[in-house]
Amino acid sequence: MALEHLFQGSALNAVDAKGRVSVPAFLRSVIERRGDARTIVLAKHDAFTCLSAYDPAYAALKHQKLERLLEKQETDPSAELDYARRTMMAFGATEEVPYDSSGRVILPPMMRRKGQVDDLALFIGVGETFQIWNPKLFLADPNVPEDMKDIARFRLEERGQ
Amino acid sequence: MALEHLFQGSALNAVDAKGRVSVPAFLRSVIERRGDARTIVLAKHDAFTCLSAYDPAYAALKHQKLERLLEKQETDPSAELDYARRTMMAFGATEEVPYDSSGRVILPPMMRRKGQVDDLALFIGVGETFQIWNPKLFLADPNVPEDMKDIARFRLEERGQ
DNA sequence: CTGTATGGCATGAAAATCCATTGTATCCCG
DNA sequence: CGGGATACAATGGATTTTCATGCCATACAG
Repeated sequence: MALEHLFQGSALNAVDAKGRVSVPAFLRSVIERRGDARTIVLAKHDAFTCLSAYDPAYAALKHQKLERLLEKQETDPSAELDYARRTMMAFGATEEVPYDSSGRVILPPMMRRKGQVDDLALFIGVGETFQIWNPKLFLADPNVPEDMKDIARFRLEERGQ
Repeated sequence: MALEHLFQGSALNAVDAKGRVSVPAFLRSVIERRGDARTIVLAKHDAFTCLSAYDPAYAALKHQKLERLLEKQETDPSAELDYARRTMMAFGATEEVPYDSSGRVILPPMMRRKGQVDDLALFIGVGETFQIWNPKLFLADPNVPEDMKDIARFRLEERGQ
């Protein structure tokens, strides 16, 4: 059930004019230890103005989770509809993108818009998945803990921005 | 559930110009008995001005705890946000660093600043995790027991500092 | 052709690896 | 019990490798 390898850490990378961005090596290594894929799956995050990303192996796990959730609320008549909506979002509203030999992906324009990612991409590992943020929105979001914002500020400073 | 091998003891090691520091051998041996990793995970300590460190196996344990917590209160909409914040702190605010054959890690600049670690690193085993302190801050912290400070003073003296 | 996508290559910085030296605790044999 | 030998730990320095990213070459479409 639980995944052995977890995403953790943070990084701030540039998005070039073509919408390409390097997926940090420490995240790629987790992807490749979980399976043999060299692709990431992108989705709009449920709660935040950012993108949620993971490897194909996790997508299967997510499906199982939704199944279990449905079983738990079996008696509730609205559960069925809830399940239908969740699965639609979980699989329909995603895009899978490969990364090349140097670890770069092309952020699909739709996702880029959904996550409002501009010319800088802040990567945050959160265990089973990782997030991709516009650092400006990250700093402005009241739901993001202040300690996390400190990290974002450090990453920006480190880069001289 | 509980980890069998515990971190204990103390040591004072030098941090060189490149930010490298030896992880004491007695702590490394615990890490390697818990799993086969040769890396440590670093995070800012919740309460103290120091770093909290542990092995990847403990990080996985931490993750399972959060998962169970979420499943228990799945129906609550605010639980989702709470979970997101917790995982962000637990994984995003950390850095995983490997140690080489001679047992050294490089302290990432961000962590070095968060823990205010200068050219000396005081390691304190505290069971499931261990802490990394700037010895000066350790001695100045009113929340640290006097008996512990004696140990730090001894380590400093031992080193002629 | 010309503008646009996509893969491969080059570069500079940072980090992992290797080797060498020193210091310290331990062991063994006299 | 003492003293030298030995093994391991910590640390300094140098070298090799990896990473992020800019740049260019090729392909492909309008």
